[in-house]
Amino acid sequence: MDKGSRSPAMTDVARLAGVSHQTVSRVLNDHPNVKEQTRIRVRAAIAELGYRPNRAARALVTGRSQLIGVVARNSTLFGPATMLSEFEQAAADAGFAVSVGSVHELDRSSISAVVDRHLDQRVAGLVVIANTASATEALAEIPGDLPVVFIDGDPDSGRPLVTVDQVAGARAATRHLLDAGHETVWHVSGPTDWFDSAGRIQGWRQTLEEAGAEVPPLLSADWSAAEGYRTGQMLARMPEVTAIFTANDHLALGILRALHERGRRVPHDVSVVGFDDVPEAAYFIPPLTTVRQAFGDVARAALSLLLGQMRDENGTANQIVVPPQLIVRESAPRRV
Amino acid sequence: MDKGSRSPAMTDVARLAGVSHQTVSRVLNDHPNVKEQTRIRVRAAIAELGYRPNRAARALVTGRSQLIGVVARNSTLFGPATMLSEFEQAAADAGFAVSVGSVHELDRSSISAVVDRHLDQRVAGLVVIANTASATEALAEIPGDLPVVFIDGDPDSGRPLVTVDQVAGARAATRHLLDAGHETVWHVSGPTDWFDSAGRIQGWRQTLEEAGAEVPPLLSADWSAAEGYRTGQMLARMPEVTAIFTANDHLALGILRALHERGRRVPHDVSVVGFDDVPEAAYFIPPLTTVRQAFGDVARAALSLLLGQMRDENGTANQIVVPPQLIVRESAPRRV
DNA sequence: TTCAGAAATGTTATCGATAACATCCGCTTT
DNA sequence: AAAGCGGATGTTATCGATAACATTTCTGAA
Repeated sequence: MDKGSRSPAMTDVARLAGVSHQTVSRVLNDHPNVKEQTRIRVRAAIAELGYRPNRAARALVTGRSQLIGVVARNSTLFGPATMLSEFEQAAADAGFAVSVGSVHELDRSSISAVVDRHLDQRVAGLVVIANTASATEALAEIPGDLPVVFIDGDPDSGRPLVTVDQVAGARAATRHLLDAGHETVWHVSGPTDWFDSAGRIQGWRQTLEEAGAEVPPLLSADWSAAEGYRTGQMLARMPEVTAIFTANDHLALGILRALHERGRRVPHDVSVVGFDDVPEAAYFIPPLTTVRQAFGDVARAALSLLLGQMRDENGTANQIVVPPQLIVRESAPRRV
Repeated sequence: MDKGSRSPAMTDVARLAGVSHQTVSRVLNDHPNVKEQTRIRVRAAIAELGYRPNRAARALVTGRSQLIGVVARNSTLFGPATMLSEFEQAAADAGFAVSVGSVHELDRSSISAVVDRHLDQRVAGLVVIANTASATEALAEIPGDLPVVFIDGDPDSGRPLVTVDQVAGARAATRHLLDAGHETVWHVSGPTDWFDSAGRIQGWRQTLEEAGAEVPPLLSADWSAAEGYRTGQMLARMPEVTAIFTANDHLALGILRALHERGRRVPHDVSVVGFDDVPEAAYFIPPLTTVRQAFGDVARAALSLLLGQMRDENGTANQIVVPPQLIVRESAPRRV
């Protein structure tokens, strides 16, 4: 309440409660051997002084902070941005602050630099949104004793990982289009070095093969509406293309526009399915059928894996896969 | 290089260089009174050991960390997300880490909680993305000696502030539509308690009044495509509506779809101008004329104000206004 | 009643940096 | 040649917490 003076330290609390600072520390850290009555007295003193522990001091002596570092590609893409936001929220609820470290590219030296910065800050754990193979490689240097969780990383790395089941999502999308009567499905993928892209390609291809459908050539792009548009201009000229599955909603937006310009009606002539379910997807022309990823669930799962590692030393490398959900709208209805 | 052992401390460097740890500290902090030769010797020792200072220890003794706290609404909206990402990048270049603190609502108690968390971490400064009036009010509790910069906050608060010139952006958009021959311009605003919204409303209204045009009733919405769509359904039924200026691109997207459904052609029957220039705006149907905000410039300006405050105590409350830019595309061409 | 052992609490050392002050050295100045 | 001075460096105290060990107090069994 009193602004002017310096914020109270543990010894101030101790003096007021008539105990030693060590006892205050024990109360703060929920040590068992403190008499209930003392505990109450100390808590009262803490409340009265408005005391809050100095994290820097704690970090110095324990070598660990209440800070979780996040390594992410510098990006305003819907997926990563949402993931970061959700993770921060979950971490805050658990009493952790989150320090972001963006990188332009997920190459070795950029990642090293960011990881170093996080180690400087003595982060208690690290979350790596490692959506490309190059990122996974670059992480050899993370000290073994630092808890780390990967999001969208390499499933075969054996490290703790949380990911959306991209293969299942792609299968659902492809299956949906086949079931609607299309002979085959074209796929516009994201950059092929992203794990997300790879999983979606795999699910798409598998589903076509299992159905005995012809597998058209793979078209790959970046994640932008611009490339979706360019690719769409080509696809729009090919009358045999009646169903397109794109690796994200922005690509789909570009494709919708290209189809529209060429006079190919969606879904009458061509059906389109996206991926992500960005909030605007329901307002595309026409509303987009897409695959929703539960980013919030992913973020919370990642946090719980991380906290688990911080508690037990024997962090069994756990992997969590979150299922996606197909959202059917007009761009690809059940039946054309 | 040697992973196994604990990371070296200042005394290790001192021993290797044959000086005292204080001299090492002086070299690290660029103090003037160190002989060049000694400086070189110490730098060599630092490099050899791969020494990097312990931020926690430094924070403890100085009471300040190399950490900048950001308070933002928990949001994946394009503006705030981009701003955060850009700011983090700029801060990293200046050697600062960024700790995010999201809040669901910018009300007093949520903000207090986040600010408290940041104070716990002994942040060196605070950036508040305070786009509503309620946020500004809630910030009384920030200690006066802590450097703070507001982004998109209250221009009349007198506190250091960086903002995009919303009024100018709205004027350019409205002017553009009037110049194209429209008798008046309708406006779909964002939530009226956002400063951004208020500035855009003001610019729109001023421009109409100056041109002697009738000012239609203000339509206000949230920032979503969903509400844009609902509002658009109404506007599409009114034949006198020929020009619409929306407070962001997602609203415009919803409106485009509503117009499309009602058979009103854009731009032939109705012209539409958005705000933000999200990357997909160029691929809407039709491509969207909009107002681009230079978020990167805003972020860098905010950082430099903050660093300025950290250096001099006499932080003159400076305000920086970044101009926006009209991007003309098909949804509202120069001439219909 | 006494004593062992556990529970409760206190004392002192420590983490790794910066701040404040002390010292040493070489040079100018008189 | 002695005093004075400032540049270069070293010594010691300090920030605020936890760890390790020491001590006191309580409890229950012999």
